[in-house]
Amino acid sequence: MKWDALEEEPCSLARTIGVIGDRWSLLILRECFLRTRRFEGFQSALGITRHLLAERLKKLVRQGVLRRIPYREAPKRHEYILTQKGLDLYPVMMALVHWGDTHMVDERGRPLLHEHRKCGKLFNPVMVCSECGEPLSAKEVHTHPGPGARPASPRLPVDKPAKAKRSRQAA
Amino acid sequence: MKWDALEEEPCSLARTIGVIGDRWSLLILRECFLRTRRFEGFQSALGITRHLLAERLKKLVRQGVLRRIPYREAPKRHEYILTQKGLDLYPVMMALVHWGDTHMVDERGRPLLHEHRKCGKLFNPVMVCSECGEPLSAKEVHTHPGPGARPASPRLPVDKPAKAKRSRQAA
DNA sequence: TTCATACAGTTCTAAAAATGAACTGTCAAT
DNA sequence: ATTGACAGTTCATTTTTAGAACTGTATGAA
Repeated sequence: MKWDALEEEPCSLARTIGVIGDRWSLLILRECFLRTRRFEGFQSALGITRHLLAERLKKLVRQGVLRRIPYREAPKRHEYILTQKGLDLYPVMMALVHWGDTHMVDERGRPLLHEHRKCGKLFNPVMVCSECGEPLSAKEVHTHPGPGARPASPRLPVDKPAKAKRSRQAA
Repeated sequence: MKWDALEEEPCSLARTIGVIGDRWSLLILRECFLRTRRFEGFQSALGITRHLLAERLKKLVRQGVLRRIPYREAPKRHEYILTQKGLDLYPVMMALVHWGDTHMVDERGRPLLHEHRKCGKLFNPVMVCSECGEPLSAKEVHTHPGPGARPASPRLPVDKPAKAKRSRQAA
C-alpha cells in the first residue's frame, strides 16, 4: 500500500493515521502541547534527526495541524504552533496517555498528573457518549455505514463466512 | 533514538507509541474491533504484506494487546483476539476516528456512524474530566510531575528561557 | 490418486525511509 | 575576526517495508 493512499480510504481512522500515524508526529505534537515551538526545542527534546524533524514539521503544516509563524526577520525564523485542527487532537493525546498510565507504568507510578482547572482536581480522561454521557466501551457501540462509506465495499469484511464450515470440530 | 527505548521513557504517551505507534498496528487493531480475527482476514482487509503482518501480530501478542488462540489443531491455526488491554484502546480508536470525522471527511460525509446501544442514538465520542464530567480541552489542563517522573529531567523542557533575550525586537 | 485451494506463515530481493554526521548561511555577541 | 545560536539541508549508511514467491498441512473435487 502506498502510504499517501491512506488519506483516500473511506475510513476516518485510516485518514487520521495518514496524518499523524508515523513514529514521530505524535511525539512532536506532544512537545507542541507542552509549549515547545521552535526547531531546536523539538530537536533537543526528542532526539529526532534534524532531517526528519524538518520533514515532519513541513507535513504537519501542510496538513493544517501546525501553523508556521515568523518571529524574527533578519535570519528568517519561525515558530510552529498548533492550529485549532491541531488542538483538536487533544483527546487523542489524552487517550494515548491514559492508556499508557493504565497499562504501561512501572512500579513508580505515573510520570505526569493532570489537573483540571475548572474543577481543580487531578483527573483521568474518560470517553463518553455525546448523547447520554455514559462512558463508552467497544461492545456497546454498533457501527453503520455513513454517507461517505464506499458504495459496494469489500474493504471491511465483518466476517469471512461461507468458508468457515470446516472448523465445526470446535463449534 | 532506538525505537525500543520509547518504552522506557518517563512518558505514558511515548510508551503507548512504543506499542502501537507504527504505521500498521492501529489499522490492525481497527480490524480487530471490527471482528476480524484471522491472518488472512487482516491481510486481505488491509493489503499489508504478509511478512509485516506476521511481525506486528507477534508484537501485539507479546505486548498483551492481542491473545493468540488455537481454533484448529491439524494444521495449527490461531485466532487473534483483543485482550482487556487491547479493548482498553477503544477510546484511542474513537478519538482518532472522531478527529478524522471532524477534519478529514470529503463532501460525502462520514464513512461510518456510531450508535450507542445504551441510549440508542447516533453519537460522537467526547473526552471528559473524570471528576467533574466537563469536556476537556488542552488549555484547561495543567500538568504536574507524577511519582514516575524522571528525577531531574531535562527531557521535557517547558521552555528554553535565558537565551531568548535577543528576540526582544518582537516582544 | 492427483490436483486445486484454503490457510498461516517464512524467505528473499528491491525499494523506501530513517539515522548520524557534517555542512550552509545569517546574524549577535565578544 | 571569531564564536555560537538557530534553522535548516545534504549525503552516506543502516534499518524497515514492499512485493513476490515459496513451504507445509489439510480438505474437497475430478
